Amino acid sequence: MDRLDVPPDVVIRRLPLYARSLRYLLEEGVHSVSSQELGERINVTAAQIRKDLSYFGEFGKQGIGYDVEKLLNHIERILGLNQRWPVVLVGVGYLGQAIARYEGFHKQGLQIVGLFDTDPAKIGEHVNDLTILPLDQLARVIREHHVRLAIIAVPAAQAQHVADLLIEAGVRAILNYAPIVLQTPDDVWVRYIDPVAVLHSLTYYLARESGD
Amino acid sequence: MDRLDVPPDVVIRRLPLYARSLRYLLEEGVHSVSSQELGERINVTAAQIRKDLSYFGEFGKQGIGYDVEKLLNHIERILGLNQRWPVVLVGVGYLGQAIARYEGFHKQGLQIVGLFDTDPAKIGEHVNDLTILPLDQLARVIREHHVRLAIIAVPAAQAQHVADLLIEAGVRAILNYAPIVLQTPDDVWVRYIDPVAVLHSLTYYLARESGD
DNA sequence: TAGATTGTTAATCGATTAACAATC
DNA sequence: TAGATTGTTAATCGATTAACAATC
Repeated sequence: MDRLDVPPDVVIRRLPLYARSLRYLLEEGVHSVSSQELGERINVTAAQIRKDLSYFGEFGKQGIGYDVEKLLNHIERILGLNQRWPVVLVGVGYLGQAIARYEGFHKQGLQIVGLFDTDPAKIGEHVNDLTILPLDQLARVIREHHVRLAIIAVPAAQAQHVADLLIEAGVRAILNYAPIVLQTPDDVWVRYIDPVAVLHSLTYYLARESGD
Repeated sequence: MDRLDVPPDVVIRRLPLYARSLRYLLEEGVHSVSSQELGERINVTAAQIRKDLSYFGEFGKQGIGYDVEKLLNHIERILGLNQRWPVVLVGVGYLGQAIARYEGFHKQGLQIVGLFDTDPAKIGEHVNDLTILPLDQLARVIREHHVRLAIIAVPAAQAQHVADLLIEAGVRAILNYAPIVLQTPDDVWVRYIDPVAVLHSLTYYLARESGD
C-alpha cells in the first residue's frame, strides 16, 4: 500500500469496531488473532481488515496474525485515543441524561465537561457531578476546556441554532441526535444518530417479507 | 430504470431521510419541491435522489418537480409506514427509558408494546403505560402482538443472549444499542447504534487537525 | 521444512455522478 | 413557445474481494 493514500472515511468508521473487538479479546485473555478470526467476530472479511490496516502500517506477522494488545494500541493511537477528549452535551432531556450517565463514554477516552439546556427548570440541576448550564455559558466552557467535540440532543427545532453556537465557539465535530440534517461549514465533521430512520429502513424489509 | 432491479440497501437507508425532509416541507406549507431543493436540505445530490426514487417508480413531473404530499405518501408506503409496527424493547436502563419515553417513535409508526428487563427491582415498574416485564414473558408478548421488530438496550454481555431469545420468538429485525456485534442468521436484519464508535471516528479527524 | 497468514496488487463489483432526451 | 426538471443511460469513481508472493 502506498502510505500516502488518504484512508477513506469508511475505513475510519470501521477502526473503532476493530478496536472494540480487540478490547474484548484482550479481556478474554487472547493474545494473538488472525484477520480471519477477528473478521468472524465482527462480520467483516479478512481481506477487508488487512486492507484497512494497510493504510496505516504493517502490524501483523505472516503465518501468525496480530498481537492483540499491540494492534489495539496502534489503532487507539491512530484514532487519537491516547488522549482524553473533552465533550460538551447540549440537551439534557431523557436522552441527554442517558448519554450523560453512560459510563461507556468515560471508559473510552471521552469526558463530558459541560451539560447545557435551555429549560430554566433544569438549569442548576446536577447530573454526575456536572451542573446543567444555560446556553450563554456554552462558549466559555468550550474555550476553557478546549472542547472540539460536541453532542446535540435537543429537539429538531433547536438543533441548527445549537450547532451554529457550537461551531462559532470552536467545536469541530458534532454528533447529532436531533432528527434533522444540519447545515455546517465543509470543515466541520457531523455524524448522525437517528433511530427512527434506522427502524424505518428495517420496516421496509419487514413489509416485504410477508407481503403486507 | 429496470423496475426489476433490487434497490440496494444504501438506497433503502436514505428513503427515511427523504420522508422526514418531506414531512418538514409539508409542515412548512411547501407543496412542490425539486430534487435539487430537496437535496440541498439533506446534503444529497439531485441526481442521487432521482436515481434512488427511480427504483420504485416515477413520482415527479418534468419541469415542475415533486408534489410534496404525494411523494411523502409514496415513500411511506414503500417503507411500510402505512401500518403501525409493534416493537419490543429489551433493557430499561437510562437509555431504554429514554427510548421508551421518546414520542418520536409513536409519531412515526412505531409502537412499543413491551418493555423487558432482568433487574428484579425494575420488573413491575411502569414507563408510559407499559409495565416492565421479565424476560420469560418475552416470547408470549412477541407472539401475541405479532412483533417482528425489536430494540436491544442491555449491556454488551447480555446482548447476544437477548438477541437469541428474540429471534427464537420470531423477531426478524433488531436495532442493537449494545456495543457488540451480534451473531444472527442471515435472514435476520440487524442494525447498530454505537455512539462511542461514531465519536471515535471523529476523534481520528480531530487528532489530525491540530497535530496532537 | 510445511503450514499459516500477512501485505499488496489487480480484478471485480457496486454506487455515484454527469449528461441529456423527454416532456411538463 | 421557452424554461425547468424529470427519469434514465452511460461514464466515472471508489470500495471490496480474490489471489498470491513473501515470510514467519
